[in-house]
Amino acid sequence: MKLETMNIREMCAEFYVTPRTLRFYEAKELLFPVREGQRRLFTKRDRARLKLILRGKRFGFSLEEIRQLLDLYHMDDSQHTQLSKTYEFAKRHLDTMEAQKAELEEAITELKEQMAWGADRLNELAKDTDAVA
Amino acid sequence: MKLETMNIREMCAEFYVTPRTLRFYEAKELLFPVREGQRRLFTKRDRARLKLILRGKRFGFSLEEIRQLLDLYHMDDSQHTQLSKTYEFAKRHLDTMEAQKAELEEAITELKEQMAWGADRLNELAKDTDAVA
DNA sequence: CGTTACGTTTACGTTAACGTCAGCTTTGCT
DNA sequence: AGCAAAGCTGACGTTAACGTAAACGTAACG
Repeated sequence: MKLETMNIREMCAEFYVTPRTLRFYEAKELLFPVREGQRRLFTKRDRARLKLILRGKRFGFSLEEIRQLLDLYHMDDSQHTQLSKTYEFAKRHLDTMEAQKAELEEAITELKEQMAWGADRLNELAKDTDAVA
Repeated sequence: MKLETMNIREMCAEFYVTPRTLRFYEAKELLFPVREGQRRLFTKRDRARLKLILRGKRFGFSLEEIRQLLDLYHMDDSQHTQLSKTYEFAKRHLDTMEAQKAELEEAITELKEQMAWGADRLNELAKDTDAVA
């Protein structure tokens, strides 16, 4: 069970990112790979964080917003200090996500309606073509 | 019923954007305000498009992706030409939105769990404080 | 008729999130 | 020992999406 860590190539392969991206995230303090000499070794914790980072990005959050949220996911019992602040931040984040979900559902509904309209046009078009043929 | 159009200030007020943003969107062919002399007049159609643009942005889509989608929403009966292409594009977009919705629901669930954990820590902390007092 | 307010164009500046390239180590073969 | 592959550290380049400032037009108001 010594497979706790991964090198940079393995990380890139698993998450479809470039080495540059991983180094960039480390510089921005989103990831904290340990060092073996000068090489980076990414831990299970880094993988969990990266997964959350990429998900956050897909929802349109900035890296800075994501960085703050990661604190909640990786806060251990030893650092309550900022817990209540982090908790409030997370609550606001949760609210925006639920608002986003509601909007997303609305957008999906509307798009489906538009597509139904488009499908009708396409059917008419097919009929006309038949008539001519 | 002559209130069909709005000037740039009114648009900015209604949608909380800057004039620069509206001009930028016009340059990128996302909006097509008519001209009264050199001044821009935004139509009902521009307002509908802008609403969709801002929504798209909140979901993390680029302006270019949004521009392509707008075609579906504002295609009239006179231009079937690209309809089928646009339809396919919209279908792919719909798929990504539904995937996004699923992921969002997962993220919400996870965040709620984390927050429950955080709430427990805060409660413990409160107890300790009581004990000391 | 001057100036104030609102709008315009043109163009350079800015920030986020990386891409890319050069030059230097370290490690793994042979 | 030699050498290529993999990794590292700067450092400069790039793209999207605007911000900001300069210089100009014009319409209404006192």
